[in-house]
Amino acid sequence: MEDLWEGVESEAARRLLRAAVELLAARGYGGASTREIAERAGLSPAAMYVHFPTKAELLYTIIHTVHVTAHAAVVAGGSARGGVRDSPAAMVRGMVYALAAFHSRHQLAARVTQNELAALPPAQWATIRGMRDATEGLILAEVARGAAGGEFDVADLTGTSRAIVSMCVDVARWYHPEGPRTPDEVGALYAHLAARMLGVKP
Amino acid sequence: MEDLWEGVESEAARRLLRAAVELLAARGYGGASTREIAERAGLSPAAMYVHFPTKAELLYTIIHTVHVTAHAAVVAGGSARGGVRDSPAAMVRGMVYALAAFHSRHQLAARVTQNELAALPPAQWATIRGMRDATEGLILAEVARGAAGGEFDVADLTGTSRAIVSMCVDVARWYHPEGPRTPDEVGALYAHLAARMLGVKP
DNA sequence: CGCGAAGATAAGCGTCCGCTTAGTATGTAA
DNA sequence: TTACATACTAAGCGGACGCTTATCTTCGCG
Repeated sequence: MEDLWEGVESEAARRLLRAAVELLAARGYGGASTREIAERAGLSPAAMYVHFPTKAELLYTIIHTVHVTAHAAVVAGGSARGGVRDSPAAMVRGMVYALAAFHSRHQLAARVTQNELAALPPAQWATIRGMRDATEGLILAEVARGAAGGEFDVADLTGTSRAIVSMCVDVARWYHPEGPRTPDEVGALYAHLAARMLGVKP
Repeated sequence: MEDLWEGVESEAARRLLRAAVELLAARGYGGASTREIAERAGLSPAAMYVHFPTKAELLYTIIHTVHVTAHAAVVAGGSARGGVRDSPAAMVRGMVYALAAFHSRHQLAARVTQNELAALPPAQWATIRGMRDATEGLILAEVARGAAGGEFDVADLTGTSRAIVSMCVDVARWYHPEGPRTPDEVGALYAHLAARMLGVKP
């Protein structure tokens, strides 16, 4: 969670991924050259191809890792901590906290991911879309459970869930680590706002 | 409001702008070539330079127009319609409705705008940032007025305003015109959600 | 008709791109 | 020692890029 790339075996590959995230965030996929990425990673232009078969695969590694890690964070944020099964309100608060904090903590990688999603080839896009639907589905399920049980007051289940997830994801677009808020503070604020949006009853 | 480019004098320039929005949304600034943009506009590769001095100026025209139009929409959405001065709740609802509907209606142009903002040269970025601050400031001012008057229940004024604006802007990332919601429906839902986030009292 | 301005084009310049190739250094293990 | 694999580099190929130039067409207007 602390370092997105700690699971990557090769040190050079990790440096390439970190360099790629910074350059893709600054210039976009088409604007960041493989030469520049390799140079920032301290390698010759050709060395990237030892670790990634194409520039597109380097991007996909970033996008896939971001989605895997974000989904795991939401699952962890929504796991029952107190009793046998937490209330829908507690579950949603925990998941929204985790999703917003993730997009603060990993804002550059998440921003690259959102910006370049549309350029994925169909097969890869299908995989990623499945992971996105799964993550949003975790939250939608709790929203539906809370609405069915009368703990929430929600007229538009899918629209409200979508808005909550969208709000969390968009943190990556404006969040700046030198700004006034820590990722945990953003998570706490957004958990509160999501509860408000759902009309959580006292 | 219906057509973003109706204020552009030349028909060929309008076609170039429309082609550019579609291609930049699909491939990003670095991935969409001037040849491709010109071809989609029904012109030769060199004809773009009759209407725009550089590819970067073409992009800036899009980004600037989107910001001008969005700001005007928020101003119109927040103008008093009933009495002498509307309540903060009515103002915020009207402005959020307008901002969310705008980002649904012009989702492609707005998405290009958000994605490529980081690539603007400093002088242009300063201009655009001023317009963004102004638009967010319109909403923040009403949030502060409502909180001061006791009509809202808001602990974090800037954080909550930022979240509301962010949520509206992010509509451009996921909205699809063939989807189940019209821009007006998105606006209505988001106005309701913003009121909830602000703890509007009955 | 005569003429200049505006809009558009075909051709192409120099540069940078993703990626390949051929070859080098290093480590491991039979 | 030989053999092989991995990580890396210098050099460069073919092509696409943004943009320019020289040229042509069109058209309003005296």
